[in-house]
Amino acid sequence: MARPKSDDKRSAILEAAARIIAAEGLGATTAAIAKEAGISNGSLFTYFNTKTDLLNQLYIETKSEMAAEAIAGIPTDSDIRDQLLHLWTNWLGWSASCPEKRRTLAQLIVSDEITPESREAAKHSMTEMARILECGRENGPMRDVPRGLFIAMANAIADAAIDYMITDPANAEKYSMSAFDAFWRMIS
Amino acid sequence: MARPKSDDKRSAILEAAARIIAAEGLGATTAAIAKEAGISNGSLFTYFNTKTDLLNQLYIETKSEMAAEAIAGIPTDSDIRDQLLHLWTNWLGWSASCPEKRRTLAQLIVSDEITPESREAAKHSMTEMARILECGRENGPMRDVPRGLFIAMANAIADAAIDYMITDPANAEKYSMSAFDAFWRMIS
Amino acid sequence: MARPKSDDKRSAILEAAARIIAAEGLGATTAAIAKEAGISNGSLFTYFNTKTDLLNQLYIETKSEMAAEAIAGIPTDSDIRDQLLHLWTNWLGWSASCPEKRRTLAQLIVSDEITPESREAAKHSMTEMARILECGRENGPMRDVPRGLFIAMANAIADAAIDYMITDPANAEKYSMSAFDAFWRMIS
Amino acid sequence: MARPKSDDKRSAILEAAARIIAAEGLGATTAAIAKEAGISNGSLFTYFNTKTDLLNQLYIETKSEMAAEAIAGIPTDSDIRDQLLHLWTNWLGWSASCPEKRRTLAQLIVSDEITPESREAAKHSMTEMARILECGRENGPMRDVPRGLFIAMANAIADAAIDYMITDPANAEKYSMSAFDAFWRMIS
DNA sequence: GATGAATGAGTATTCATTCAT
DNA sequence: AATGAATGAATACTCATTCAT
Repeated sequence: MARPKSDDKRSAILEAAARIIAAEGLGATTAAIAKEAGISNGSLFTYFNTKTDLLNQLYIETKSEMAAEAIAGIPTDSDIRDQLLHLWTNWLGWSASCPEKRRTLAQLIVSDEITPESREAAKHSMTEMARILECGRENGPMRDVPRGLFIAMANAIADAAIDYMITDPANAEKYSMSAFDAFWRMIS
Repeated sequence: MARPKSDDKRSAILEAAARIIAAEGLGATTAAIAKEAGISNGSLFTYFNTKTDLLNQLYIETKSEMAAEAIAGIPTDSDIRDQLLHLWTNWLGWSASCPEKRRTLAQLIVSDEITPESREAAKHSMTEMARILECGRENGPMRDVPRGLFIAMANAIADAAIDYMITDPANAEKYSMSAFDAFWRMIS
Repeated sequence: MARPKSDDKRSAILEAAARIIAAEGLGATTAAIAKEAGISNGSLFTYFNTKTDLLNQLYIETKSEMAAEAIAGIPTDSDIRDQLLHLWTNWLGWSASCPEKRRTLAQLIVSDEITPESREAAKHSMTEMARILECGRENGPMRDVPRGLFIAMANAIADAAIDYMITDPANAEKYSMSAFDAFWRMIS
Repeated sequence: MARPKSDDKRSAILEAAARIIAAEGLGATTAAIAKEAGISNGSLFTYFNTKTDLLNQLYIETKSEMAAEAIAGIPTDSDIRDQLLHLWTNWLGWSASCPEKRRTLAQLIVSDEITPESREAAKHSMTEMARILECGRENGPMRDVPRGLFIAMANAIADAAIDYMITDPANAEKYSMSAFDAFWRMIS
C-alpha cells in the first residue's frame, strides 16, 4: 500500500528525523529517530522502506514546506518589488524560525543519499517561487544570466542572511532587510 | 631517526581523502582512503590520530589553500575594482579547477566532525582575502552590514557561480564574470 | 512485547563463554563465543553490553553456582567435622566435574577486567559457605588468624587438590580426602 | 646468536614487562613495555623473538629468582623445622617485597601463552626448594600424598598469606608466621 | 500494525612484527 | 645494533533491516 494508515505517524517520524539529524548529523541512527518519534525500532520501516528513502522524503517535504511558506499571501497586484519583498520576508522568516529543518536541509543538500529524482521533485515544488523571483530580473542587468544560476545566487544570499538571523535573532529583521536591499541592487 | 615521517605521505593521504570523500561522502572508509593514498591501512593512523582528526586537517588545509590561491598576484596598486576582480577570478578559477576539493569542502562545512577550533583556524587563513573584500564595501551601501554577513554573501554568490562553472566548463569565464558583475552591483 | 529476551539464551552465552575461554584464554573473541552459543555475532550484545560486562557476569555467576553446590545438603545436625567434610566433598566434587568453569574462573580471578564490585558480589554469594568454614576454626589454633586469610588458605588447599582430581580422575576421591585431612589437621 | 650483546638491556626489558603487566595485565603492549624499558619499539625484538617468548622467559626467570631467594642461607645443620621456617620466611618475604613480580606471575601461571616446556623449566629451578619442603613430610601424615600435590598445597598456603602481607604490610610478619604454623600443623 | 530481538555485514582502530634508514 | 615508520591481520561493537510474536 502506498500510504500506510497513520499519516500522523509518518509526519512524526519526519519531524523527529529533522530534529535528530540537526543535532547528530546524517549519521543519526534510525533507532534514535524512531525513539524521538515515540515509536518502535521496527515501525519506522513500515513507513519508510529504507533510511535513504526516509532521507529523500525528508528532503523533498522540507523543501516543499519552505516553498509553500514563501509564497503564502503574495500580493499579486502590487508592483514586483513589493512582491519580492513579501516573498523574501516569508522565506527568511520561516527558515529562521526552523533552524533544525534548515540545518538538516543543509546536510541533505550535499549528501550522496539524495537522488537526482528527489532534487528534481524539490525543484518542481519551488516553481511558483522561482517564477516570482524571475519576474524581478527579466528587464534588469541579470536578464542574460542562466535562470538556475540566478536562482542559486538568490538562494545563496538568503542563506547567508538566515544564518545571521538564527545566530542573532534580536536583529533578524535588520539582516533580512539588508540582504533584500543587496539582492535588489544586484538585480536592478 | 629511522625512516622519518614523510610530508609527502601526509599530503598524499589528504589528497586521497579529498578524492574519495568527493566520490563517496563523509562515510568513506579509512581503508579506502589509505588504499587510494597507496599506503597500508594502519599507516594512515601514524599521520592522523583519528578519522575526525584527518577530516579537520583536511578542512583547514583545503580552506587555506583556497585562500592562498585567491590572493596570489593581487595588483595592490590598482583600483579596488581591479583588485576585487583579480581576487574573484583567482578564487573561482581555482575552485572550479578542483571540483573534488570543493565538493569535499561542502560536506565538511556542514559536518559535526569539524570542531569550532578548526573553523576558527580556517577563518584566520582567510584574513587577507577578507581584508581585500572589505575594501570593496567600506564606502558603499553595505557599509553598515556586519562584516561576517557581507563575507558570507560574497562567498555564497561565488559558490553559486562555481557550481555552474564546474557543470558547464565551456562557459566558465562567462559565469564568473556575471557573478562578479552582480557582486559589484551589490556593493556599489 | 515481541520475542522477549530469553534467559536460556543468556545462559547459553555464559556457558559458551566458559567453554571457549577455558580453551583460548581471555583473549577469546566475542565472535567465537557467539558462535559456540549458536547465536549471531551481534546478539551477544543484546544480552551483555560489552565483553567486560560478560566477563564480570560470568565471574559472579560461576562463583555463585560453586557456592550453591558446595552447601547443598549440608547435615546441619551433625558435628562440625561431618559438616565440613560434606562441604568439602561437594565443593571439590563440583569443581572437578567442571574443569572448564574452573579454568575460566582461574583466569577471571587474576584479570583486571573484573571490577571490585563484582568481586564483592561474589563474596556475598559465598557467605553461607564461609560461615560453615568459620565454625571449624572458632575454637582451634587458627582462631586468631584473620577470617579472610583463613578462607583463602582453605581455598588454596582445595584448589591444589582440585587440580590433581582433574588431572587424575581415577584417584579423585583419594586426593579430595587427603586434602581434607590436611585441612582438618591445620585447623584442629 | 643466543644471547645478544647487552644483558643489561635484556634484564631491563624483563623488569619493565613485570611492572607493566602487573599494572595492565597480559594485554600490555610490547610498545608499552619497550617504552618502560627505555628502548625503542623495535629493539625489544632483538632481545626476544616474540611477545610469547618474552612472556615465557619472564615466567621462568621470575620463578627462578623466587626459588633462589627462598633457599638463600638455609641452615642445613639445623633441624627440619628450622630449615623450613627459614625457607618459608625467605620465600614469603621476597614475594611480599615484589608485588609486581608476584602479580605478573599470577597472570602468567594461568595463561595459555606459557608452554609446558617453560613450566617444566621452572620446576627444575625449584628442585632444591622442593627437596627441602619434602623433608618436612617424609615421616609425617602426608607421606603418602603425591609429591606434586603436597608442593602445590604448600604453595597455595604461602600464596594466600602473601596476599595478606602485601595488603597489610604492617602485620606481614604475623601473617607469615600464622601461615607457617598452619603449614607445620598440616605436615606433622 | 506494532514491537523489539535477531541478524551479520561493516568499520575505526590497535598492535605484534618487519624493515628501511 | 638501534630506531620508529610501515604493515595488515585482527576484533569489539554498531546499525539498517528483517521477522517472530
